[in-house]
Amino acid sequence: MFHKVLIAEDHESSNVSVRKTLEDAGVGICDYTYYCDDAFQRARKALLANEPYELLITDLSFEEDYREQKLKNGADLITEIRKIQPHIKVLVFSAESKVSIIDQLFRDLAIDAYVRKARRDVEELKKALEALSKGNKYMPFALKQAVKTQNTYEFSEYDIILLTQLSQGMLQKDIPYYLEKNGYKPSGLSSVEKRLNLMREALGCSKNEQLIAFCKDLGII
Amino acid sequence: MFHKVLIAEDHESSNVSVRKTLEDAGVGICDYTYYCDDAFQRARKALLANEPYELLITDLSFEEDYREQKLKNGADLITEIRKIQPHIKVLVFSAESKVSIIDQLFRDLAIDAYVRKARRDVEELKKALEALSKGNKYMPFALKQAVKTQNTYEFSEYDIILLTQLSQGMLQKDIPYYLEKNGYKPSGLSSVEKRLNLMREALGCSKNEQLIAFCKDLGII
DNA sequence: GCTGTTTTTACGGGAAACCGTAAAGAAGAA
DNA sequence: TTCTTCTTTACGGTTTCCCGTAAAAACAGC
Repeated sequence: MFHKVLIAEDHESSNVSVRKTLEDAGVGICDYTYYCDDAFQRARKALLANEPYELLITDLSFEEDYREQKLKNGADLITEIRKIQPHIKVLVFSAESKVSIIDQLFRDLAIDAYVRKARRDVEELKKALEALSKGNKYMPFALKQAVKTQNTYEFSEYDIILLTQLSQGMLQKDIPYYLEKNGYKPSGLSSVEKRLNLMREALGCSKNEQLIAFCKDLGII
Repeated sequence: MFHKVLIAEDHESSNVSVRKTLEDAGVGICDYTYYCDDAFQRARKALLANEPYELLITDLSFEEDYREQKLKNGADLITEIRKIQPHIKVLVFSAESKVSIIDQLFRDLAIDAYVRKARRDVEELKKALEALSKGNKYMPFALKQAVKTQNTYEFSEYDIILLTQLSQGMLQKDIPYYLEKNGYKPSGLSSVEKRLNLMREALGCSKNEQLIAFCKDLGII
């Protein structure tokens, strides 16, 4: 089992539970923070003192408050810590349920485990710790099989821009001007129309209103 | 302080923390369930045994799984328990942050306290318990002042229907037929257009797409 | 009954969006 | 270079939406 673990989790109630779970699992040192910036500082100091953390357990979304933070979310935190300590193991503990997003964490950030805040999360947390301490990864069941079965469309940065502008009230016919001004590549009105049509088609939406609603639900805008 | 409290919370990690908080606060009997139906049965039995719970602490959203449930969420649970035990105190512990929705809980379900899952939630939970045991209500700060200051438009049932249909891809011109078919009163196309125009005006939206995005954020569709 | 007010509907012109097709342009290979 | 292929843009016709005005209907008070 791990000897030194760092927790970054803004919800006090979740933070407490994770701590308790770690203690029950026999983790020796178990430090915790409510902010990403704090977590990063702790990791840095521990590393400088030559007593690095072996595992980071972090949430994904952190709420903003009066304290201005450089690292806004779990993904930022993971990226920064990995820069100074590439081999630290990372377990993400979050309520996020979208397979595409979780999948991205494994692919782009190379996290070692994901546990979703859900009905049996403490149990899952224990299993994940077990797996990690043996050098394995821990992936939620849904992810192992799904990934491909998902009828999901891969949104490009370009798509997000279009959707964002639309959802902010910009007229479709005015988007080309905006695109050109900001240096985005296909800026013709036809390209915009084509792209929107493609998205609607792929997601089974007949109108832009439905598309916007759908993407809001998906959380991409 | 309370002697007998019932917890309904599907996330094990949250459930554990609430329990611990209650124990620390000196609550004698503290039962917990992961499903609304289970919670209702417990409340019913306790009432029949003439040892009713004094306080219910419940989440709002419960995830569906293989166990088919009659009560789908915290609001359902509160409604049903209040039918058999009208004076039980209710504390809602949820991640919901939309003022309009929380406000509705106080108004329509007459809940006694709301604590949002957030950075200092355990602390808040303690304060809420304190307040409740003294016979007071516990309302998050934001709610006390806001409510009125909100630049919010009062959505009618009719408005919601229009927005819902739009967000599901129905063409504007087809909505009159739908309205008439379902017996909703002003069913003319002009009325639909007028109403939408009014909403856009009131909320500062220039297009339907923006309106849909806005209402998605507000959580009314 | 009648009259005035409000709500609802009908209509029509103009703007925007939708969709197909064809031309223009960019990128790559021989 | 030239040819091919793919992407992007331009254009035109049709549909839908937007918005103002006027007619029709519903409602209230007298």
